[in-house]
Amino acid sequence: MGMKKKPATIKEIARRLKISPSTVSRALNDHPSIGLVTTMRVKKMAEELNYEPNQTAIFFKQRRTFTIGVILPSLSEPFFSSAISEIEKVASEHDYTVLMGQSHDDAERELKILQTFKKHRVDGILISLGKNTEDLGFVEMLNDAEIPIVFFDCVPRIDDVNKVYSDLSTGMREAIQSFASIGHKNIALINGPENLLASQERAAAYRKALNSENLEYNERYEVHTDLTEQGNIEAIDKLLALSERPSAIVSFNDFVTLDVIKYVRQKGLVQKKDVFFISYANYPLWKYMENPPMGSIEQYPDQQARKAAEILFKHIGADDDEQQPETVVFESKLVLK
Amino acid sequence: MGMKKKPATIKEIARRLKISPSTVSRALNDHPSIGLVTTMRVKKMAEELNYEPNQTAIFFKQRRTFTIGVILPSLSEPFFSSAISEIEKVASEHDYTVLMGQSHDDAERELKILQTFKKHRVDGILISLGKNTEDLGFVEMLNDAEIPIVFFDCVPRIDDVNKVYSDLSTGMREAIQSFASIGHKNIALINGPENLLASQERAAAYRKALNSENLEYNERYEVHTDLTEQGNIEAIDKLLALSERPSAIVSFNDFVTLDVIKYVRQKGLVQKKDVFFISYANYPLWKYMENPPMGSIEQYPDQQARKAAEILFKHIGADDDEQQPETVVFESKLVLK
DNA sequence: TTGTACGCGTTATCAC
DNA sequence: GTGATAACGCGTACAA
Repeated sequence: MGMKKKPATIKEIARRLKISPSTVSRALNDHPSIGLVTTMRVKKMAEELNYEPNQTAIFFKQRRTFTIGVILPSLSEPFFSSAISEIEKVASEHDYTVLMGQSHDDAERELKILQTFKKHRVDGILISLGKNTEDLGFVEMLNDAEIPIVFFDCVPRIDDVNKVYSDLSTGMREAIQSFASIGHKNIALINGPENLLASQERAAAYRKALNSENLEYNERYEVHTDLTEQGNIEAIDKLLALSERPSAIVSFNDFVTLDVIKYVRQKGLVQKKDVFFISYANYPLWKYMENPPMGSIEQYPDQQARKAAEILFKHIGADDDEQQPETVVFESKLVLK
Repeated sequence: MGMKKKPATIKEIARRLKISPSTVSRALNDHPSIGLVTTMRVKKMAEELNYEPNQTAIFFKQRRTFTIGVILPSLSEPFFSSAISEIEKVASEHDYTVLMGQSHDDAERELKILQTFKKHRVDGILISLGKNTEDLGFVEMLNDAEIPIVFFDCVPRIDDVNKVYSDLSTGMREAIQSFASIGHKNIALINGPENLLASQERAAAYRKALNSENLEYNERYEVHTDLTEQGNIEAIDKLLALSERPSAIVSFNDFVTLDVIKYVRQKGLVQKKDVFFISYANYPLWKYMENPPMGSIEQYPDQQARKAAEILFKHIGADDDEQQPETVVFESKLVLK
């Protein structure tokens, strides 16, 4: 207790065995040129002294840390927590460790974490951008430092980077088709904040899907929420107030739908009768609900995350950095409940 | 593009300025003995060359990595994801970075991660043990390496370690009281696997609480589930089959309750009339449910995690390791819905 | 005020 | 087969 056992070093082993440190190093690494007896002696002594290589020294010398950095807006959201879980799995399969940070959608914080990671000399970075990130200057910074980076989920619009994300339009298309096929004509969208890329994509997908079904786009059917409970309720209220009330609603995500469902229930409307819901999925537990919405559009965060991590490791492995940037798009899919 | 800008070093700056590296080092660290002009010149050059200290070298030299390691059974479970989220916050407040690993309740994997963290020379470790961890030999290993460790949530029974966990009995007591106060006499417990410490604690708390309320303990009211959906249903089925069916049930956790509620609903039983539920909380969304259970016993993972992290940093900060091990117990609390 | 010299632990290179 | 040496980048006693 309290006794300070200084960790044994190669030098110490060498000293005790009266041989040179380099021999010890080679013996420990099973270098072929070292005699069997010496190798054994060294290993035995290493064992005795409880020798453990000092990784920080090795990192320093080898210029590799066997560490990747992962930046996500949040770790407590189900979408990201399953992503990080999968990323950690892939990393551990590659004998890598994960350094992680949360941006909390704050661009400044995001940048700070990136710099920290760079200082820590991570071998690669995975990032899902925060909602407000505008300045992508760090990409060049990391390029210069030769740290490969893969964007995932919330990716930048620029081209020459690795990115993995899901195409929101396929799921939207299925949702609208699904609604149309059971006779809905008045299909609304409760979208998120207008400045969000995620919202813009949903809006575009919505209009396109309506068009494909030969349904008319009605701008009053497209409302926005700031994603607070209050905002969600205001949004649905706008729709309910319309003279020709929509009978089917796609919403920004499952959390919005949860609030909305609760609210319309209070208003006496019956789900899947008076009004039908589909939303982008970020929450997995509909199966327990007495009266779940019609469906959710899945984005498979774990698959996305795995793919992103695999791409990253492909780039980390390659000595040459002249690889083409890679873009992988997953289709979002409607899953009926 | 593709141009390999080697990161500038102190030496490089020194060479260009025709001064010695040590002067540069001191100037960059605002050492008082360096002249203002020199300092300025150095900083300017550093700026120009885009100098960035090589942290791996500094880690190596200073024997500190400004990194803590966090090991959790899983990152995708809500309980742990809010914990890790909070830990990351605390770490970043201390300008620390978080290295993380998932044990997936596999003791071998857990140990491997611990060793990796040790190799990485993390400055401290936070861990919530996996369900099957028996061998605590690593505690001594980390003590020898002088790496402070704080256990959290799932903690070992040994004494001389730092630990933060919640006392399951307080919430159980409130739950049973709550049930008793509205007239329930037949209160059952759907517990988890018997070998789990978490189950044993619930069982003990359950019996003690019954006793406090002068209710008789009936062993047939204590059933077990392996926490699969199938197991959960079998457990409730056993209770429903009893001649004197329990009217109130405490269950291992919210997920069990979700399955059970769904099942009894199918059986035609009405919640909060035919049968009442309370469970240990690991899931936050009851508020959206049409017909939620009576309540949940909260364990506040974020508060626990924060406290654990703070204790860790207290120990990291202290040069001396002769600090007393600290134990903090949070009360679990019944929250009625 | 600045420079010299050394050490942190490891490994690659060259020499014997 | 093994040893000496240098080098990775930085910080810091000690000397000047």
